[in-house]
Amino acid sequence: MGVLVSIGDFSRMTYLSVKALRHYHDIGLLKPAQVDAATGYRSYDTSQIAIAQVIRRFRELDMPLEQVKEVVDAPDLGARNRAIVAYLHRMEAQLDHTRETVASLRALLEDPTPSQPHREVRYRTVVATRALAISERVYMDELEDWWAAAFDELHQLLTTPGRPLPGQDAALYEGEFFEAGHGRVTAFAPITGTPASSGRAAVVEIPAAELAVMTHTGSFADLDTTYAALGTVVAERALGVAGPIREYYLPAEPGEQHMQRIEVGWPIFHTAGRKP
Amino acid sequence: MGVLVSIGDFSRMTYLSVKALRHYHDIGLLKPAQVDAATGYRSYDTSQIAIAQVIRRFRELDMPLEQVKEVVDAPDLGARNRAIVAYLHRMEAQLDHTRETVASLRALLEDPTPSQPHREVRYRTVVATRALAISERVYMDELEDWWAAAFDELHQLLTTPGRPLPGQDAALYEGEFFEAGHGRVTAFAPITGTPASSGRAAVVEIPAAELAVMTHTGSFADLDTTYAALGTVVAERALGVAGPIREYYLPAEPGEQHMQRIEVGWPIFHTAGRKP
DNA sequence: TTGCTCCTCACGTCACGTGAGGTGGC
DNA sequence: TTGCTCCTCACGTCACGTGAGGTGGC
Repeated sequence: MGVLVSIGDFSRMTYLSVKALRHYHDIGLLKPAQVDAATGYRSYDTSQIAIAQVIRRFRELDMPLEQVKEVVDAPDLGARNRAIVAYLHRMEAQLDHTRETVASLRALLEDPTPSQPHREVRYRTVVATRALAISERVYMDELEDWWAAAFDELHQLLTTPGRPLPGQDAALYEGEFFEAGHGRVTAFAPITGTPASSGRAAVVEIPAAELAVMTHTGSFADLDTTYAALGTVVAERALGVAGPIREYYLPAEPGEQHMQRIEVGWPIFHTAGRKP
Repeated sequence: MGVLVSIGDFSRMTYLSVKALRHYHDIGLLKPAQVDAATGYRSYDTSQIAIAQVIRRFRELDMPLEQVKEVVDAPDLGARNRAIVAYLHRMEAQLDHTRETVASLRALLEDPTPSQPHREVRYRTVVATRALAISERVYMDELEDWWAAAFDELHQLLTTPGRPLPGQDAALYEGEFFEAGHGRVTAFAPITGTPASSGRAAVVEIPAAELAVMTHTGSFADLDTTYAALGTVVAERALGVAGPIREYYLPAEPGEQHMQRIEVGWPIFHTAGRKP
């Protein structure tokens, strides 16, 4: 195809370090055009530069090598492009996330104890409900994607012709989800009839619970401040946590479309407390 | 201060996993308010939630723990805020960088072999020059910051009253910079007089060289495509590389302020070539 | 001959995650 | 008694980087 060059030359043409190139050879991501049997010297073909540059750019975006391999090795051009577009989409979502985190951090550092409008705790007894639910083990850093997809799926099933969207969105989070960084999350929407449960969705019974509830107003990125405030109150009153934490997603107030309103509910029972 | 809670409760209040909390204890970043001598059980104080949340946000932004520790432990509030502001600045620069990489990748995938206007190679003999220079070992991923700071410093020294900015900006990159991912980079600006060399800047002699030159027009993110094109030509003609690669930064054409114009020069000598 | 480029192990890094195996209090 | 929460090792992960120690061609 082109000309054979040494690993050093190829490194300078691609901005990939020699160590990286050897590593890519080891895992079979980018094989030299030729390897000298006697010396082990690698020779690359200049026609390999294009692939190398694509690899470098994906790595700059922190795409895992496993995934880079899939993209580069994809036999089908359509599948390859779909994978790339999907990844770039997620990159853009992550950029938004980073921006939010920066904003949230700035706010936190400027005013460590923000005076939110709804900081008081209410107690509420909820009865068991039938609901259409999607329940899966989810990793914490994948929650936002999972959450959006799950409620999209539920809404599609619940808004079939003639059936208006009932109830409200909510979710259960097992303790493990927070403590281990992954655990069962159940996205659900209460129902009265019997909708067609298809795909991941199933009809389940959400158990009754006694909840300590605090309302969060703001972005998802700040939700932990409400967990902290609610958790502190629960701890001060010596209340134990019994079962998964709940979140109820309320419709936004008119004129505050960008603000989330979330009721966070900790299921409680009375304990002897923890001696200081 | 507040109430003591178990590591599990504290995990739920801060969104930090139990494993992460134990790790932060191990390295002394976030020590539990109390540790039971008999059982080893950790107890956290609810007043520690604020620090924990700041730590989590910095980690979400991938700040290294070492640096998080510095920020959190900073005795002086001014120093702390400066460190934070500096980091957020770099985050924003990185966001720009990511956007550029995404754009560059898109372009690369749409048209793998772009027909740039100035793709031809010229040969040029440059004579030795006296220059004001800043020369340091630089890591590849820190190059952009270093580059901007170095030329800022040089320009400041060269535009003292009565002395106009002479010559043009240029830099030398040792082979090691590309091959190992870090190496000596020398930012320089040719001079005629004898300016006050202060700070990192010193007067040096830039050696003569015979160069194969290609002009790059576009962003820094795409510069590797020009390296690839130039490197290919040099390899095809069986020319060896002798000494550091040069870049000359040309003033932008009027009406193309956002486009960089960079002459890339590979110092060459004639070889027997590499047998295919 | 010397310096340069290239090679292969083997181990280190970073921030935890993943079990294994075990304890303490309701 | 059982299940739950917590504990401490020890090792794994990911994408290379960091030496050590050695070879081959000009």
